[in-house]
Amino acid sequence: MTSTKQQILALAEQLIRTKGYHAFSYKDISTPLGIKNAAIHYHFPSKADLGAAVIEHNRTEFQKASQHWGALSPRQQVEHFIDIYTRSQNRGWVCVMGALGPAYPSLPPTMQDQLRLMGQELLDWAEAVLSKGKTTGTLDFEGTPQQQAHILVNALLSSLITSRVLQRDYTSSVAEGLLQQL
Amino acid sequence: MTSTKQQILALAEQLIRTKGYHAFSYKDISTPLGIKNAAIHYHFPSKADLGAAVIEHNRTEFQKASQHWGALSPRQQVEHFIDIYTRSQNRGWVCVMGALGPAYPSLPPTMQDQLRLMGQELLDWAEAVLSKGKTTGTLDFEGTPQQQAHILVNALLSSLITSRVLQRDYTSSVAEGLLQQL
DNA sequence: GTCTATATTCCGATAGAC
DNA sequence: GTCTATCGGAATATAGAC
Repeated sequence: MTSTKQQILALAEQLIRTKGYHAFSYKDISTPLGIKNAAIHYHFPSKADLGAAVIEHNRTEFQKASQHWGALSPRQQVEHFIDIYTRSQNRGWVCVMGALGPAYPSLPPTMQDQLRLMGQELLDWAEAVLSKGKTTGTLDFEGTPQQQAHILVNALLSSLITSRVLQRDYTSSVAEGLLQQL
Repeated sequence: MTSTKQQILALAEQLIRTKGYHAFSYKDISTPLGIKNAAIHYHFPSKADLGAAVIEHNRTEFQKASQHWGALSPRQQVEHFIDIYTRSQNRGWVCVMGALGPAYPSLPPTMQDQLRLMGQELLDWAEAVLSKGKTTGTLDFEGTPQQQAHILVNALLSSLITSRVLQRDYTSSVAEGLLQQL
């Protein structure tokens, strides 16, 4: 039983990650769901509220997922992380950071705040996992955990974008290369 | 002596690379230039024409620049290439691929075609330079030239995006790391 | 080549009935 | 919680004068 609010949120995330925030309209949500624009405004007063909720929801989902992997080995956790992006690739979606980051200066302040939080959380998580792997000796890589965290997150983000433009799956190969580095 | 058409093109590029294609309007161009919207339509009949011209112009500029480096060593050519991105970083701009790639499905067909061409040309250029460096022994890196070309282009693209969101300069460090790999 | 004036469409948003 | 109806504004685009 998915509520209307949840359906709106899910569809908004799809639209943001396929077309971008400024390229979708309320009609793109109301028509497929068989509701009216006013119904969207009831759940999310402004478009900025909807956009910010999409990012916040995505952050929460990642926090829940990564917590669920918490007991696994660092390598397995990284594998789960990478799997998020390969599944995005299979749906033809870019990640939220990749979709909204380039338009950052044109986003409402609330969305900017959420996006900055998301970026920081992703990098912090990756750095912590890589750091644990290095100190316990189960992972081996050059440079600092922070540097490697940036490589990991950025390589996946950009592979989704490049795959979209050149209409080929670069993400699988990038994912493979990243795991071999560790 | 810069013509109005050139000024429009330059400002449109700035707007695309700071706000995104769907986030800027004709007013953002006509007001600063002290002209009317109709004047823009004279030079570029539709917004799609303007957007496609921006990409094409950027492609041409890169072709001219890279030709100008043609006689240099592969390493020096890569350094010039990286320098394009560090200068973008200093202006707070993302690259054209990074700005438009995520919104690819929402772009007019003419812009999609130009963007795909741009991506292919960038990767082809990088692969050729890296390949020459490897065969002549002046560059050394793991994997194929094609794989390393993707790493090069994508690492720079994503560092501009991440820098924008997290409001720090990651591009300098990424540039340094990339050169050390070679 | 640039202007004024206008056409058209679409968008985000709100008020009030149910 | 969803609807109908509507507002106000902004956007792209065109016609025709200069």
